[in-house]
Amino acid sequence: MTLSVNDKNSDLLRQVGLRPTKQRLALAEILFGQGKRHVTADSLYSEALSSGINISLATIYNVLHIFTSMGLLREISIDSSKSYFDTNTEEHHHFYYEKTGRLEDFTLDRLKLGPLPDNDEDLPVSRVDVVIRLDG
Amino acid sequence: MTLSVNDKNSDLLRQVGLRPTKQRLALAEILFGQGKRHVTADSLYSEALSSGINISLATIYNVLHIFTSMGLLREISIDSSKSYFDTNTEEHHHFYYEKTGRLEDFTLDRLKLGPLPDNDEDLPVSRVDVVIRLDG
DNA sequence: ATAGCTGCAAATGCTTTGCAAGGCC
DNA sequence: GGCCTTGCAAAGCATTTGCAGCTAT
Repeated sequence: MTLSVNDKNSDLLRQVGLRPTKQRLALAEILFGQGKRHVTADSLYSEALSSGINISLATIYNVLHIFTSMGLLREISIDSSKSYFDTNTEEHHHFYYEKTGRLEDFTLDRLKLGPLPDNDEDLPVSRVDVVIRLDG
Repeated sequence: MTLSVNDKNSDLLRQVGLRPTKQRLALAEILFGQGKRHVTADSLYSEALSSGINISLATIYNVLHIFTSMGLLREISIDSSKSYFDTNTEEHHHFYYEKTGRLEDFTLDRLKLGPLPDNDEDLPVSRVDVVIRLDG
């Protein structure tokens, strides 16, 4: 029921040191209440508004960034015109449907990668992103 | 000498059906006259201005896009705040130095990829991009 | 001559910022 | 109460567009 859902998101936010405000709880519910998803600031804003939540775009950005920095979301750069945020924070890769702008995850076991090449400066790898762009 | 360089770029432009205007020739020389490179609209604009070329930012964008659509450049989305353009149009992948925003190519033989996973709709793959993000 | 290019300035789209008012502990 | 958050409006960037004037063929 509603209460336990709110409690779950409250706990989640508290665990990462964030105050469970009304807006954050509402967005957490949209983001984490269903399966894994991909949103943009704009799509999340629309979705929030149409589900009756009262929130501003500035807060959407604020929450997306703070959730990302707390490890609750992962930001993906695929289209230079906007940022995508992924609720799946595990290591994984993406299909990108160029025509529709849709993103779809695929797990690491679906694509074998050989050893990574070395870089000149021996810097540690912070992340490997594979994007398979599909013509449709 | 200068003439033969201009002729080379003229030919290149003509081959893809573009008029060799002063601005396009100048940008072609900056882009293709040295080895493979990565530019942004802004970096190319600065470079053009500081080498004494008279050109507007609108034309920079215009030329980057038309060169890209003619296959002379490849556009890369790595950072959602701006677009990179790569003079290397062969299939290859990238290191991305997060702190400096620098990009570096690596060839296909330096990273083995297993067979690509299938996508639900059996769409053809238009491109596979691998980005290794480095913490520095 | 004329279709194609260029440059300016205004417009757009996404994102960030400054700051006053409001909410959580 | 005091600090954190929110929301608004304005500002900031990168990029695109409209259009008049110029240029290559």
